[in-house]
Amino acid sequence: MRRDEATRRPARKPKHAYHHGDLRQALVQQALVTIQEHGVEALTLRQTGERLRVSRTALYRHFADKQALLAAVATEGFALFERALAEAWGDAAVPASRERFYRVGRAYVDFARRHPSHYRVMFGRFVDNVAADPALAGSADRAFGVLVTALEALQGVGLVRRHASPELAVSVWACTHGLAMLFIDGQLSRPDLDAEAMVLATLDRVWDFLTPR
Amino acid sequence: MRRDEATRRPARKPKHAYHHGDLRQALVQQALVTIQEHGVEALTLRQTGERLRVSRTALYRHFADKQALLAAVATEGFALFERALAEAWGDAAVPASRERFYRVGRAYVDFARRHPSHYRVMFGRFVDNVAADPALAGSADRAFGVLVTALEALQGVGLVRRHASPELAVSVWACTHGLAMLFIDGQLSRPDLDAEAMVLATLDRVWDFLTPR
DNA sequence: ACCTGAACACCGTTCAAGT
DNA sequence: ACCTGAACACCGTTCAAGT
Repeated sequence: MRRDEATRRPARKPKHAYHHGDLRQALVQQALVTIQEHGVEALTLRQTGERLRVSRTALYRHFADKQALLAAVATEGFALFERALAEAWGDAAVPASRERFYRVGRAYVDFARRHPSHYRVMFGRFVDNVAADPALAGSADRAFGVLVTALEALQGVGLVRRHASPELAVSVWACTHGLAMLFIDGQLSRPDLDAEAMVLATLDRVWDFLTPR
Repeated sequence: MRRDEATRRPARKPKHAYHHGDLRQALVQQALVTIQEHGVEALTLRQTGERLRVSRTALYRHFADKQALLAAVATEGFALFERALAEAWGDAAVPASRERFYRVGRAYVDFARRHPSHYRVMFGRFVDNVAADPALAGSADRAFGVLVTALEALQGVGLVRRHASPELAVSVWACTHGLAMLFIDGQLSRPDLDAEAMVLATLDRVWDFLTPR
């Protein structure tokens, strides 16, 4: 279905119309949709442009290359992640509690399950040099900041032991991340598995990690 | 650097020599080397053939497509995985013990760290329809069989509680898998993190999971 | 059976050129 | 500034043809 150069151009589609509004944001959204529908490996810059009725190379005005587009997707993902975690943790004025911690843990896994494309781009090997992209590094730091804040508040009320080693923190992250990955890789979608129970079982273990002994 | 058709062909390289020996196995090995050096996304069939001094399409005599080649890499990975786990668990005649379980856990994470390319292909989204490839499904089942055998032996001597729910087993897997993934994604290579301590901290938690209460 | 080159329909990226 | 098409050096895969 190629443009016929003999055709009268339709009134509403002037030949050299620039893209309406924020092309950059439109590209990020379109990329995300493609990833959601067909996976990261199916993402092509040419198709992304085409779907937005824009030339194949228009994208390079906004992104250095494909990596940079993926980095933008990841950055947006971390922003959403931060909001989801912060919402789950709730008001800083409310006293920290085990229940609030569980809400954050649940929100972590829920985010991965509801935004698998974002999560995969955020934590997969698709974005290589996180350090090289300040926007990406910043959004990732802010998201993890919510977790740090929550843990510090729990330490403040004595529910989480102080001086937790970084190795312990990594173990906590590993359990949550691993569960999230198994979920979005479809390896837990067997009828005999209760998703809620798996999340709870894991969070119970994570809580034990953190509790003073 | 293209072949010059005017050049005398070297004596040791007859024009239509077939590939020496097992081309299929050579392709799998070459693919693995490329993945190790430059990642899965850098794997191309054309280059793989070229490096083996074989035409671009010779590969299709042995594999239906790129997926099938990756499936073969994964299959080989599961075979190595099985051997590593079985070796760590050791002789079936020796009574099951917490120490032997820890050896298996360590072997799991060690395998991922020492064969990150294999592990990524085995558990990443690169191999889509595991069920469609009987060889792959079989090798995966045999590898997990070692874990099942170990757990049953531990149940036999009363160290692991019986009737452990599948959700519990998933939590155990999630923690180990998550730690492995964080390792091979390079997210734990900070100087302040002690790899051994992280593995131990996680295995301690996993053991608590399994212990009767 | 196993291997080959030519061909097809794609990629990411660069570049000179247009408004 | 922002967008464009043409061009370059790549892909995976198919196919008719060779031994």
